Amino acid sequence: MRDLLYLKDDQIKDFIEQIFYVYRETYSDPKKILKKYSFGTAHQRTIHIIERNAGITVTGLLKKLKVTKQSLNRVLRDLIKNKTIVLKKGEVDSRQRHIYLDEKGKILFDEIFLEQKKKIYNAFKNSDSDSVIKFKNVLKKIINE
Amino acid sequence: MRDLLYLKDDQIKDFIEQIFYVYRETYSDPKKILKKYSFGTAHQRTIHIIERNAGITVTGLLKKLKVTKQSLNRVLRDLIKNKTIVLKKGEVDSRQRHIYLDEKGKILFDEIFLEQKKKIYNAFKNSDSDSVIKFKNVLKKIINE
DNA sequence: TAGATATGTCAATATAACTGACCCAAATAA
DNA sequence: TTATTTGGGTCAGTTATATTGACATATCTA
Repeated sequence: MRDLLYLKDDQIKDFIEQIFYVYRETYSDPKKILKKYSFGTAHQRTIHIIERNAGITVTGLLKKLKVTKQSLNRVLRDLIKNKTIVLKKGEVDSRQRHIYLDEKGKILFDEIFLEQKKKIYNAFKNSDSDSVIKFKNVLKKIINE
Repeated sequence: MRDLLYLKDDQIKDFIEQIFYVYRETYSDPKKILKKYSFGTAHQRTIHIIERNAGITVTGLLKKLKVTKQSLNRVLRDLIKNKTIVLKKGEVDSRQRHIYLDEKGKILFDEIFLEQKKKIYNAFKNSDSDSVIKFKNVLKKIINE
């Protein structure tokens, strides 16, 4: 029994090491693309969340990114200046700003995603759909617990 | 068919978003512990890899972390000064330094790990071992491809 | 012996985060 | 209606982590 628990610990330790590699590989490849726009990883993460959550408010974005508004503001300013994103005043609550990818942003997102996809696509393709579903379930459980 | 492929893309996009959350949650919780030692996330990653790869050389560590030696050196200096790690001269090649966790380092690692485990353990516990194996396989495929 | 390798260090710079102190406008509660 | 809260924005200073480039030293290998 103790042996079994010890093995569990080792599995978790391995996982912690691997999650670092996977995160780095996923978010480091598109650096050449980002450099063309003078953007960094902070911009990339922001663009990704906006694409996945079109119309998200500034506060919503802050909660997902878990950074300070001062830090986010620098990134948003760059993205607005570059016409990568647009902010639309809220119709219900006019204090709110709803954020969307602009045309340029959509192109940039696709360009980044294509690069990321190269690496990840094969992993998914070579895994049966059962694996993919279970994989996503494990990820979700970690986020919520 | 196109629908199926589009769904695939969405799955990958979701994955990219989730991998960011999982990485952040895994490496941000222990910050209070690290602060006691005036260490940051760079120190944490380094300690973790040394624990998983006892006796690793400086070059080995550089390859795993993918940072410059100047950047790693700052971290190693802090860890040595604090008696968290020890460097032992190689017996075969005396230019090499083999890195190990010192007693203090083992205690710190356990303290950090306990914190990380809280979040991750339940996810693994609530998943059947088949899921865990498949999950790890997907991770490995991403790293290698 | 010449060159490559492993490690260490100095200096300058960039990125992305932080804390703290403010500001305005709009929504909401008293 | 007034007071307070909320959503958003900004200035200034600081910290953590990374970079490039140059250089030094010891040791191994051809």
